[in-house]
Amino acid sequence: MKNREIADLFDQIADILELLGENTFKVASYHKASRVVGDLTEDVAALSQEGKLRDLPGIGESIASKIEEYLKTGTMARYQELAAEVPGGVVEMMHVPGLGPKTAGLFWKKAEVKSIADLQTAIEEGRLVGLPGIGEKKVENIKKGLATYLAGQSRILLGKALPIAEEIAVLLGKLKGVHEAIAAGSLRRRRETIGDIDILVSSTRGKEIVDAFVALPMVREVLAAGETKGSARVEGGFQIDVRVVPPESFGAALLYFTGSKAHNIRVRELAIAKKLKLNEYGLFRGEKPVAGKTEQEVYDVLGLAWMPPEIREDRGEVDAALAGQIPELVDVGDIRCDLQMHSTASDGGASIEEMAKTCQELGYSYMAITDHSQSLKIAHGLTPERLGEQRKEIDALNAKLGGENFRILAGVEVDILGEGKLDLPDEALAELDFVIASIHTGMTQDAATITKRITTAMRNPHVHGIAHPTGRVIGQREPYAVDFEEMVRVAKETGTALEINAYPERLDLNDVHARAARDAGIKLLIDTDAHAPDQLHFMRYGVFTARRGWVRKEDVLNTLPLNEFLAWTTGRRKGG
DNA sequence: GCCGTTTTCGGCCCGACTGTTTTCAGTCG
Repeated sequence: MKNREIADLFDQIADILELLGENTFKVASYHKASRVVGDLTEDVAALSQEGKLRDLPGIGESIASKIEEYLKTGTMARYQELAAEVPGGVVEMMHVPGLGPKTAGLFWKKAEVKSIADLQTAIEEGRLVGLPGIGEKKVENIKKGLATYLAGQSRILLGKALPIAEEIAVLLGKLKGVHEAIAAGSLRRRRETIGDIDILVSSTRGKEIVDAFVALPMVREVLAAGETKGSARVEGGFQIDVRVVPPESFGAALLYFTGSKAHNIRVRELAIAKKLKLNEYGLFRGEKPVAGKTEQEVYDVLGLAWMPPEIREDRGEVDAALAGQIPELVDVGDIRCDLQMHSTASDGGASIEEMAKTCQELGYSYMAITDHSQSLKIAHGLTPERLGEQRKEIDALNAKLGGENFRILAGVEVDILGEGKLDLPDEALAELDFVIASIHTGMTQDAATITKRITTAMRNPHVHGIAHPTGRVIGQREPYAVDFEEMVRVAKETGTALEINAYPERLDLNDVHARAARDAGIKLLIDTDAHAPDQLHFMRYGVFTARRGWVRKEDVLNTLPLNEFLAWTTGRRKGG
């Protein structure tokens, strides 16, 4: 699948065009095309063959022909031409914070700076100060940006950022004169990783709020503290920006600071079409404010249904909102169970009883214990005999804990071995209430091999679902080379569910894949894969990912009451 | 380069901040 390569080329073209001073809208067109192609779950080659490239938003004649050219020849002439004009290192320099296309071009042409390494040397030798429009402060700023860039501006996992942001928002919300305090930005959209944390506060007392913020106990270093904006580094190294806006602008500001940028652009275009202007202070007709207090108010005037922040990515939500067709997304409160977790029997840190008690506290009505299977020696995986013993323990616990109101299901996370063979015999699997299969070995196999393994496992009638279907670990491990479309096709054919693993490092399926699976009519499971009781609280991250994938309650099996869920598991085994 | 209940040509989101400037360019979100 060449989607990623093509998307990257379009970003490169956009960067070079920007450096060369091309029309900014042309530059934006290539960036948009990159995003659209990069977000596709279908193979762009298949779309090309079906003649559907131009149906994609932002893909017109010129870009479609470049995609076709690349698919046919493996190169893109326009890119080759452009790349020959500008050294790659100069393009890379544009990604240093504080250093944009104009300055990168200037350094290249007037100071022979052609790479990040050259840049570092030029700064040290003081060769940059004195160039047109370049003073001491600008170079100092670029030097700081370079340090950030070289440190690898790693993004923070949502699972790490959200608890801290929430804690600070609660503290700010309690201050005198504060109406509301909400974390905005990609955090509010629940992206899997976050760049920086923006907290928006509704109040007329800017200075007091900012001063109170930088005096919070978790603040380690104050970076700025002005009238309406404060910036600080907190324990854990996160940078947090707090912005204070008056209540009459809070909705418009929340919309603006929540983004995404692409979403904001679409919404502003609609405002212009209605002869209005939208900015972070409100929606205006001429000078006159017509909305701004709440997001709802702004969307209403524009004829849009309110959109959950998770879907504000310019992936069709604005058109859906215009048509009044925003789906009712699954919510944490809809979840009735957790169907993937481990106990001390394999590599978990707590007993089944401890896990069950936490599940009860979370308000679930059932759960499944899914320890690893025998071949995973390092995790002390279970043999059929040990699974039999565990079943007895579960039966006893059910009698002790639940009665009618709570039930522990006996399950397993069975390893998919070579060629799709499962790590337990069918007779052992048949004894269990719930079977989820997954890959823990041979993760670097080629697409054909690994896809065949997974689809073969799906065809086993005892397998209800596939856990962490793509195997990626955020920032640590690339997904398996699995052919996602084929996996979805066989999931549909066999009635196998796919998991959205809620573990913050996994979130697998991701948002885009979850959307594609849902669109294909696949049933989803949202599981924590908890190895300890506190990890059962990760459920919400899986739900956020599902919501980002436009997933509704009816798409998710663990929103079902127990009897309906069991009807599904037994139906699945009969091949239904 | 894309796109069309204003348009097939002429638009294309908006403002703040910073630094280097005497009125603005560049960068960012």
